[in-house]
Amino acid sequence: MTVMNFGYACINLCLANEGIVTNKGMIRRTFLERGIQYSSQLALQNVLALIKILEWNVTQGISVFRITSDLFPWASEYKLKEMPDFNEIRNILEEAGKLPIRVSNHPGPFNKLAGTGNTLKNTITDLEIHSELFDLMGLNPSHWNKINIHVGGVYGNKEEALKRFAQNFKLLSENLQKRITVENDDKKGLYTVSELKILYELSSIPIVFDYFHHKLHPGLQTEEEAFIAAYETWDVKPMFHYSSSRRENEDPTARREAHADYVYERITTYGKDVDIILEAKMKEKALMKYLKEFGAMAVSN
DNA sequence: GCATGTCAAGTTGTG
DNA sequence: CACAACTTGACATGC
Repeated sequence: MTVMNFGYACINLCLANEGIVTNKGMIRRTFLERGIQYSSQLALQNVLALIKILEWNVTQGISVFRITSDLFPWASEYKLKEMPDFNEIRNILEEAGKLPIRVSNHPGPFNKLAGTGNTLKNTITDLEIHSELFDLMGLNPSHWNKINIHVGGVYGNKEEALKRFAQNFKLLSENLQKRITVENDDKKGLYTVSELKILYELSSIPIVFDYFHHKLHPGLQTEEEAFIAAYETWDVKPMFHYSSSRRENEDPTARREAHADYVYERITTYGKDVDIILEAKMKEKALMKYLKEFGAMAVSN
């Protein structure tokens, strides 16, 4: 029997309605005026909101959640422990880390580990902050709590870019290396699961299978082939991504890669045991609706 | 309060 | 060829 769990990403609409959000931030000008003091204040509010959302999830029986990348405003510009409220923040995160919920995160598209120069430097800084968050939460470094990114750039030569990614991967801290996963891209020129497998051979980085991206850019593999190929790269239960097409289900004028508000199809997992993050604009509401429509054993083989 | 213009970062291909 | 899409719209100002 498969024991699958579903989760959602970053925002809880029900709690956001009450002002409980984890991504309070500021524009550059404000940061220059108010600095780390204000970052610290916002970060404290963000982590307090985070633990409330995680607790809400646990209460609702939701055991998979993606944490925002915006907990610490402008964190690339200072060390977390320099924040005036750091001790309090750390205590809250430590408590949050004890909750029975599988958390992950998904650093932004600005992270280009196959990049060079400042792009690479900024990428390493940002990724390390994500890893530090999980360290602060007391999470044992592994792919169970993935820090998932795209390769995302070809730079004129896919093979070379993948090799560079593998080289730069070695520059990351030990804990971060143990957490990194890569996801198949939706754009025609970027990376399919079978291409990411080349990176897996070099660096043993597990592949996150994104169903929707595969539909948009399958390469030569069927969904089942790509799913299984990705599945085989994992050393813990995989965490995969699912979303429906906005264009097909909700708005014919939407871009092909835009996510829908809800999930409209029963998800197929080919008899395998995986966790799935639903990437739907209606967040936990989409998850609840999916489970209601398709049942707790909400997959077909 | 609510409308509106603006907002760090990288890369790609759609419209 | 601007800009939307990706992780997730949200900040700041002025009425």
